Amino acid sequence: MQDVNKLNAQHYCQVAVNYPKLPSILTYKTLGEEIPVGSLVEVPLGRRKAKGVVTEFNISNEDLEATLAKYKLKPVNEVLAPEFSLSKSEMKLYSWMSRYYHYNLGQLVWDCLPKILKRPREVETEFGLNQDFEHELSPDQKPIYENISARLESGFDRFLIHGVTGSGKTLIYLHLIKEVLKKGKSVLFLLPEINLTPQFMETFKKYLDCPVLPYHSGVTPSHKNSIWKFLKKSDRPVLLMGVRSSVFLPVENLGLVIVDEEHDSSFKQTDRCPYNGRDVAIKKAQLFNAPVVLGSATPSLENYFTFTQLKPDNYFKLEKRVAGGFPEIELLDSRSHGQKKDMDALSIWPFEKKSMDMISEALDRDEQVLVFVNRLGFSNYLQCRSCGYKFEDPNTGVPLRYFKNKNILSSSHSDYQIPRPEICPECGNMNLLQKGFGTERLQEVLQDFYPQKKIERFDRDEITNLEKLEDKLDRFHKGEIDIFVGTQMLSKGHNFKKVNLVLILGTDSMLNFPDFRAMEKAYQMIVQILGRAGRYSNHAKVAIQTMLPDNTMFDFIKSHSFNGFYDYELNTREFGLFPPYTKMANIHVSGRNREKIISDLTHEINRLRMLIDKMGIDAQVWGPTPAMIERRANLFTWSMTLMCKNGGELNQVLQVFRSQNKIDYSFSVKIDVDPMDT
DNA sequence: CCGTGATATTCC
DNA sequence: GAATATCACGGA
Repeated sequence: MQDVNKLNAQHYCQVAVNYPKLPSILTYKTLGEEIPVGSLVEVPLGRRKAKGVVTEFNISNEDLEATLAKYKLKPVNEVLAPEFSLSKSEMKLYSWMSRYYHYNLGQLVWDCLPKILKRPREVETEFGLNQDFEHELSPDQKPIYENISARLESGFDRFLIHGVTGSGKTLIYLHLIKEVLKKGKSVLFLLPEINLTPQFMETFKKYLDCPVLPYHSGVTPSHKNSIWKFLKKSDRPVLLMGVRSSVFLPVENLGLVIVDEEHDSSFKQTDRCPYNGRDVAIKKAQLFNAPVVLGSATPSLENYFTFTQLKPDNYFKLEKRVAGGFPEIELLDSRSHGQKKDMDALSIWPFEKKSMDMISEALDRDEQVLVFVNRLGFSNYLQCRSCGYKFEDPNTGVPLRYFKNKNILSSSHSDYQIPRPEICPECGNMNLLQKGFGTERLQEVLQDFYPQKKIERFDRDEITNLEKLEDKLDRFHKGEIDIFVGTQMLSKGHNFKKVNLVLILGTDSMLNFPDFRAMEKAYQMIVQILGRAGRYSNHAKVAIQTMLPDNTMFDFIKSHSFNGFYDYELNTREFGLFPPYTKMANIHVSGRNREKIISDLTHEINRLRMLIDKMGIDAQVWGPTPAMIERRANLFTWSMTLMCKNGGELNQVLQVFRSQNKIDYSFSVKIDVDPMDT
């Protein structure tokens, strides 16, 4: 049998083709010589060409006979970029992902590889300076480091460091990294977004003596290309530091994986294959038999559950800050309680009087202030005062956000934008109300109130690249800016010395969001923001303007309860049969014909329910439900949700769904395993 | 019997 | 996803 297959491998190979519909693994003729598994190839497909990757030759002789009888097999066109051929471990990781996420292998591989360039430039590698550590590990940090360090060599294992903001997780990482590098192995360090790379680069480059390779969307294709090639041919230990796509870097001597801000939803890719970089990184560590350290001040409920309940020996807490104390939290009730606002109150809207008082006090003390709102632009939408007409994105029906600086209305869900209209197109009225608020409006209100102060925005509109980020942070640290008005962008990872007052607005919409993770996300965001206040002082304050002051979540936030929120929320999840007590997948169907989508989905849902029953699987199927944005241009999307007791069963059900569903060929079907939003 | 457009199916 | 095969129907 083996000999036969060996012989076959000379003449035939199987290729996972970069093509959307099933089946994706097709058989081709070689050119007389065996093409190694993992080779990237171009193959003929119909009268077109397609890219693919050579997979293990694992069809039986009968199947090969049958294939030969049915098709006239075509030969592979050519082997592409042999220097990028996938190693065994790369193949294993991609194959696992393809099975776990139920996503076409050929597409997956070609989505994850960097662009193969004609004329790539050489990379100049940045080496660390290998300075000695300036800070000793604190008595809280030391035992954690020692515990993990002692188990670094015992193969794959998972650790979670649950440490409040400012507790010094980075220092523990640094010591662990140094130790692994010393043993001649490489480290993969994942963080959620590009904005966090500069500060980590600075720290890591100072103390390490190996190449430190950043990898994110700001790295040019040419640079990515050469990092890839460097890793392919060199086995010297390196530190790879990057965003989710760095998990695909072809590092072969992996000794440690670290995922910082493990809970962050940026690890989840939303387009193409919806994988979670954190989970793929864990799988990668397992393939290399290396340990993984996850870190967060606000872990995901999944990992909190896993570690506290199932792996308590690998769960580490850091409940104290290295410097400074916890801020005092004040909830400012922004309900009107039936009272009309006077002119003074209107002029500072949406700020409460109390908020302005607190800001004034802080500024008088010569401190800086941060103001958070999770919305861009000036107002959420424009509405005609006379007839109630709302300006909407014609593609999706979503209200258009008003950007005052650019003087446009623009959609957050498509690239639709129009100049700001002067009159209502329905009734011609000129009085257009600006409803809601974003960073621009807060900046304007504050600037009017404090004409002498320097007030700047820190959001996606202002920070478009790493230079602007560093420049703005630099000017803030130098004291050239008095108040920063920012979005979540400001909430992650930065340390501000002179900030003892942080104001939070607009979180109510997060709490009202119809998603089982809504409260978890709101909690994580607010706690991360709290982390920006009083990193170096003991009298910091955080004020939250809310119409929901009685929401339970705020009790845990006010009391800085370390586990309280988690235990409460786990209870809710268990009761509602949500993750982490179940495994979930969403199936989205998009297409032109809305009625047909709904009827096809309904049919599938009923079929799956019967099948699950027959298979004796304890699962639930929900739907059909319209997607959050049901219509984009003329494409409608509807979904169903699948919840099983465990991953194995979910996998089985999805397998059956994929091979047997009768959903119209013209529709696109997207499977989202472990979805972040439902 | 053809031409047309819509719909279904195949790509090794 | 896109080329191609199949189908359904009206027109002469």
